[in-house]
Amino acid sequence: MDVPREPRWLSEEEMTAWLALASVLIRLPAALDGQLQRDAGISHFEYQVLAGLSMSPERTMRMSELAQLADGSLSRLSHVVSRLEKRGWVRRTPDPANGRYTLAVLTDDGWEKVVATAPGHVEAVRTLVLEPLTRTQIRQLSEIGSRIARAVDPDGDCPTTRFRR
Amino acid sequence: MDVPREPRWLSEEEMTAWLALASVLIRLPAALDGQLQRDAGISHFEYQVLAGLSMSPERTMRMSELAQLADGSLSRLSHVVSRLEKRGWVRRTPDPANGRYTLAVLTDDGWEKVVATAPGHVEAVRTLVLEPLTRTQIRQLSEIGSRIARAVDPDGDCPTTRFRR
DNA sequence: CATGCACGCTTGAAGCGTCAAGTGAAGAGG
DNA sequence: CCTCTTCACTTGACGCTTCAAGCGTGCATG
Repeated sequence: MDVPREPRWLSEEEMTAWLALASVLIRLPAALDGQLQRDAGISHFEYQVLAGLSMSPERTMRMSELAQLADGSLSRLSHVVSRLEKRGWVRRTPDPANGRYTLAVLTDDGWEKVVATAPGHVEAVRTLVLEPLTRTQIRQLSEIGSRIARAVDPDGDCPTTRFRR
Repeated sequence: MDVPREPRWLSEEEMTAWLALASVLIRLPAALDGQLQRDAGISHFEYQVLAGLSMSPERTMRMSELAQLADGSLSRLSHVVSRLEKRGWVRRTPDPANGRYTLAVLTDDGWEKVVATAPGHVEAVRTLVLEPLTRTQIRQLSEIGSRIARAVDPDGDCPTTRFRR
């Protein structure tokens, strides 16, 4: 899987853009994770799981759906749900309709946790991402982001349509 | 550290931009890591370490400098360099000028590794990030990226000036 | 209705990152 | 000089993610 010798190097302009993005790629997730960890004691992935459940009808989802929604492997989700179960925020039930599915259900405590956690997280996103940008840049970011996302994973849902999965 | 009740929610436009970025944040690093793992059997962090050394005079750097350059903790770097040492790509020496510094030196094999790996990585960056964008968008990305990076870490170097550290 | 297969999920082990404690070298203060 | 502190780094333990193997359920096939 090697690449042609004589690699096409990056121009100054390209390099600048790439370094800027690389910096965001490393630091923004760390900052977001940090906020959740400090203020709520959960990881971003755990938040996504809880938030996903909270927005779902019956606050219930199949493990496999939930894994996709939270962008993680089924195995990872299984481990995480085990932990969330121990903390009393999620419950597992076999799907009565089909025994090989497992349903993850958000408990009342879990709902409380989401309600308590979401505003801080949204605020962090606002502070770190949205507020530094102009409205024009926010629109530009949408376009740039979805182009890159499409290049990375052409079959992946484009983020704006993620919910129709 | 809670946030005012009555959270300011995200507008449609903001939500779209955030979802697009979030998608990139999760998938692009995974794709980049995957390429390096498949084609070279190393992680992105290991690549950064090797590449950092290869671009440094004498192919040598202090551990602490290298840690900053590669955006990781000193502890993490120490563990990684241990592994790279075992693979024969890096050597450690105490700094003759000052015994409490440790110098990491890229071996000839390490140099070969970088030379063999870099083109593929650059190509991946080009394919996944640069080619999907217009020249205008590449410039927009620079500005957007550095604004977010600055919001995340105001004291951090802005990426274009990273090298003068 | 029995057998085999595929699917959804779980589990345990291995690897990596983080955190906190520990080591040894430089320099500061008496 | 000797001691005390600081600094750069290393180390080991713990937690989380990944990977591969295993389990049980439902469906298809005979």
